[in-house]
Amino acid sequence: MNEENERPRYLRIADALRTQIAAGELEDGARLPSIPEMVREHGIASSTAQRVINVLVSEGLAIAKPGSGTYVRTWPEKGYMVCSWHRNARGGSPFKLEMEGQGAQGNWDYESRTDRAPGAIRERLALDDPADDRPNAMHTSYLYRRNGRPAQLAESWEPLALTRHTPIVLPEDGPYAGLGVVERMRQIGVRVTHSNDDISARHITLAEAQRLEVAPGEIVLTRTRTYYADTLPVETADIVVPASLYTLKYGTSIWDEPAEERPQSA
Amino acid sequence: MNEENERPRYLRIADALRTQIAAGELEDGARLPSIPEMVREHGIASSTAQRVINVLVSEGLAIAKPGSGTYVRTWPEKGYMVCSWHRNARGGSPFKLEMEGQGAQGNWDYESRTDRAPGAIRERLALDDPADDRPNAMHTSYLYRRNGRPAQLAESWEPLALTRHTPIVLPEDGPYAGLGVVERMRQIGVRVTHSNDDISARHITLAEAQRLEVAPGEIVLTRTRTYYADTLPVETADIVVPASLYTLKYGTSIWDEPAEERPQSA
DNA sequence: TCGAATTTGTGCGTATGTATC
DNA sequence: GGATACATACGCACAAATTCG
Repeated sequence: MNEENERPRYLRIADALRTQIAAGELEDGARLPSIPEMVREHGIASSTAQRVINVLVSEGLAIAKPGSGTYVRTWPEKGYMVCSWHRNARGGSPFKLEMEGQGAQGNWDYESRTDRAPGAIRERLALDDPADDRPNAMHTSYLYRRNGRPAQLAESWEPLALTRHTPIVLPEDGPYAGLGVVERMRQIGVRVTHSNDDISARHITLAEAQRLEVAPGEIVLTRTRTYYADTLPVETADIVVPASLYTLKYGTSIWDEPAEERPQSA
Repeated sequence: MNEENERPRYLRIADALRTQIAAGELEDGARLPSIPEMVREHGIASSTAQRVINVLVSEGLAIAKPGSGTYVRTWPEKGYMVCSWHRNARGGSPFKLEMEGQGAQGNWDYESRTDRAPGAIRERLALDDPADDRPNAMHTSYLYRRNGRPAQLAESWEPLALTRHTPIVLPEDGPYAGLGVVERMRQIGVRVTHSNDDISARHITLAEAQRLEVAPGEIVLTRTRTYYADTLPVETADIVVPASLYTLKYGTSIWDEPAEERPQSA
């Protein structure tokens, strides 16, 4: 039945639409053919036309709106996150300062609770395997927004051994709320000296797509960041940002002499 | 029919499997329930079971093999690239040293030619718009290998205004071949002071997938790196690495005083 | 305000092709 | 060759959201 056409019909039709989008014939926000239209134009079944839409949506090229139609995705202007050269954030959060530096507004939601750190986190924080059931870490979930739109997710972990019974136990509460790890730790006499970042990328999960209000199938940059006070890990975080929205920026200084050796997380 | 279950059945079943994978109950390479098995277990139609598989495969969590089954995706051992703290590479290439530090073998293919830098590259190198047709940059394409397997692609551009009539015009030829940008530039009295990296991610192109010998649909990390001698850009490169093979590592030092301002590429 | 038409989303069932074991 | 399993495609039904008269 397929004759010499190797590629399935639903992919060929998706290819054609993708090409039109790339060529600019279908601009941002343009309406794609509806399912009944595709059925008439190509002589396919409605379920096949539905798959065409699924492909484009899962690639992030289109947004489907039930009751309305499917539209070419309008890409927001790409922002960036400066990840190196720590900003001295006396009087404001690093995220907020970064956004304001770009002429945007930055704010965030969060939720903190004490928790038992899972194995991977214990390793990154150099925590011993716990003997009892008591929580050993403060776990905070963040949703950062840029101009009101979700921009970045983060799961942060801090060892309770360090912060218990201090005014900074809760990262987003108390006198030093929202100042960032470096500044908060300074308040209890812990001087953060450096951080290590591991960067990778993967497809977004459905849960993340919902929280970030982006299409499933989107690609996210994952950043695991650990702050150290010399050799002691004081915070570690899993950070997720949609690659379509942000670029990560790093700067590296180059000296003539080899840089001092510092602990790496891997 | 949905009663109080908001989430569609095929997504709930996919969620359950995803959870099992995340929890380690289903290990790499483990066989997922086949379509007929899911039909029996959950009382769903085969086409619905098929959709469960589609979801997991499109998320990169599983690989479907017709005639055999669907298997949890086996991720190859992940390597890493240390991107910060420049290695003083007297006597070896940075890439080779990095790989040897990981107990792996590093080598590369390359191809150099003089070229006219396109607009985006001219901007990154702060080159004037050329008045004539003469080439203004040395353009080198790299394919790096780790233990003989393709690992990383790079397109490097150096301004000919800097290197013309010097022994380092050709990055991979002459007395200082293969030593890396920092060391080569030192040979002509140019002291590289810092670099800026912009990191993003996207789907691999077909051409890249073929050169890197990975599956199309794979995700790649893109890294645009520019080296500076103070304010003067001396090299810029577009680097592409499969996210399934490598993690990028960055280290950041934190001082009490704000770091010196340095040119950013954007 | 209401209702009809449109459109996407989910799900069932069936048939056929093709790759693997 | 036969059994198994995934991939594509058809056709149908209904739900839910949107649009518009």
